[in-house]
Amino acid sequence: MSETEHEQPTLYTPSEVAQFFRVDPKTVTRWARMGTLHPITLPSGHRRYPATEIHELLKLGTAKQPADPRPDDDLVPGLRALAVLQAVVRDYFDGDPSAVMKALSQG
Amino acid sequence: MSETEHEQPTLYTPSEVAQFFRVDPKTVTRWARMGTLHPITLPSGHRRYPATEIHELLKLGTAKQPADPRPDDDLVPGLRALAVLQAVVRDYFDGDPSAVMKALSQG
DNA sequence: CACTACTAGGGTAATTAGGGCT
DNA sequence: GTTGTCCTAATTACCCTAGTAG
Repeated sequence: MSETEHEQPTLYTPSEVAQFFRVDPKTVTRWARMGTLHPITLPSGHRRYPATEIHELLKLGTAKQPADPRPDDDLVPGLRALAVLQAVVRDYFDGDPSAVMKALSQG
Repeated sequence: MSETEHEQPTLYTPSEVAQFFRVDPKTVTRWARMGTLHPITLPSGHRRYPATEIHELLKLGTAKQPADPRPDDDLVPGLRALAVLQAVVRDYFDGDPSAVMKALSQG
């Protein structure tokens, strides 16, 4: 399996978030406990912060590139990719593909 | 892996689970040994993690989304759903949302 | 068979959570 | 009232080698 790429993490560690905001990691933890941030809590109690929310707060351009009409049709997703995608659709989007479409288009 | 899509449980590798939680693969192994996770163990001792349990745990850490007074009809996917979806897009579809769109519309 | 990427296992440094205080 | 720092205990990350998956 050669899909080990940490280019754009969808979850940030406390220290990473702290660096983004130029604050102490402790402050990030406080924000989480106060309900300002909504992190994932690991079984151990440690927290991971969704990049979507962090970017939102940082007001980074999450607008992304506006769908370039480039010819990329040759890419065919593998069976595993399809299986994982279907599992996500089933478990997170009530098995509704259109909800996923919507989420994708909104970034 | 021959994954013909049915209700077959999707299995994640340790590194895949690690990417979902933004932790080291060793941490995932540690969770399995402590009984936090319940993977399938291969004859060799390697582990494969059921997607259902992983997704459940990802949702579990959510400290209850603040009830936004959304007047709307359509469901808005939670941050967790978006995070997982983006991870899938990044790891399995070359970070190309349109490829996911295509896969959804086809199968 | 050979080959590459990944995993398990352990050992040690670096983070994190938590409370309390300057 | 919020943030930063000091402290301890717990958890995680990075180092390694041997064996497995594909």
